[in-house]
Amino acid sequence: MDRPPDSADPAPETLTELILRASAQVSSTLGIRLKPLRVQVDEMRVLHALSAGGGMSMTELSEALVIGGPTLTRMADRLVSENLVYRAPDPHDRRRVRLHLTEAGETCAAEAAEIVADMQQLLTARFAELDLDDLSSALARTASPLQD
Amino acid sequence: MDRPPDSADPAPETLTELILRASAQVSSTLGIRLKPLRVQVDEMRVLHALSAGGGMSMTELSEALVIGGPTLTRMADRLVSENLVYRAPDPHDRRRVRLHLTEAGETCAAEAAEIVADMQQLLTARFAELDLDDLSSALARTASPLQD
DNA sequence: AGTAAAATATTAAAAAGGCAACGATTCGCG
DNA sequence: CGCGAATCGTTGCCTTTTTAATATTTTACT
Repeated sequence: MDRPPDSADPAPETLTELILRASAQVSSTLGIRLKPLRVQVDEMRVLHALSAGGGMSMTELSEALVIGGPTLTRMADRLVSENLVYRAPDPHDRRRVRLHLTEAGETCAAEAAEIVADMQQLLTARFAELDLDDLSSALARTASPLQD
Repeated sequence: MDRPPDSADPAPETLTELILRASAQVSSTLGIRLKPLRVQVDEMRVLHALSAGGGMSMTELSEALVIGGPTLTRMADRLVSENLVYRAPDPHDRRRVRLHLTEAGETCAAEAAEIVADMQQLLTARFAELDLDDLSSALARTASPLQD
């Protein structure tokens, strides 16, 4: 009688912990499924961001994906060496470099998108009792800079 | 007239991307705020998990926090060297090692908990239009192994 | 125009993480 | 009991990320 088996949780979890754990789980599962494509999770995110077209600068990617600058540079190095993206100078600002998908990159992004679509189904099932639009906008707000 | 400024988003974001981004943002912000305590985000998570009392084995921590085994071993090394946790043998299973908070560890966990509580306020504000209980249980489901 | 300050991307060095393999212990089943 | 399989934690090795510093270009202000 100490603990009813499935009722009140012993420790109330913080949203912080839940978000971090959910993210780790998603990342882990996704990593396994992306392995056949020889692409890592963050690499897939870069490819997806670039798939909108037009290319993006490093800082744009850095802010959009919340990934550090040097990390992106190295990641771009790898993606370039695998011929999935290429660097192009920005005509309006010679400091900037714009990243674009190659054809192989577009193919890879499309294949990765299918895996993400599967994950979407899996996730929507878990969030069944919530309004997905509300959830998405709340997550988007959380994904934007948190104060400071 | 090409684009209304603040209405429909140009690309519908997947939950996968939103969760990963939200998590990165939370982690980044939290990391900055934890810096004065000289503790990293995942270290704080370990301290918090241990603060329930009784100690936890490495595999328990690994599964609860979705952190790899070797990573936890090294993290435990660091925390031990900073005198925040100590290792104790499990009397019932000599393979196991149970991690416990030291007094300094409890103090640190308590201070970190305040920072996390601030973050909780910040997050609940962003999730205002959602039922927090529903959200929490959905995130908890997402945080548990996703198929396979 | 000229120059200080900011922005952009990169590099180098250090820290951290992940995979494979390994000893040690326990479990399961004949 | 005994022996093979599974579990637990750790270590070595390599990849990746982070932090600090740098070169280059643009912006802003005088």
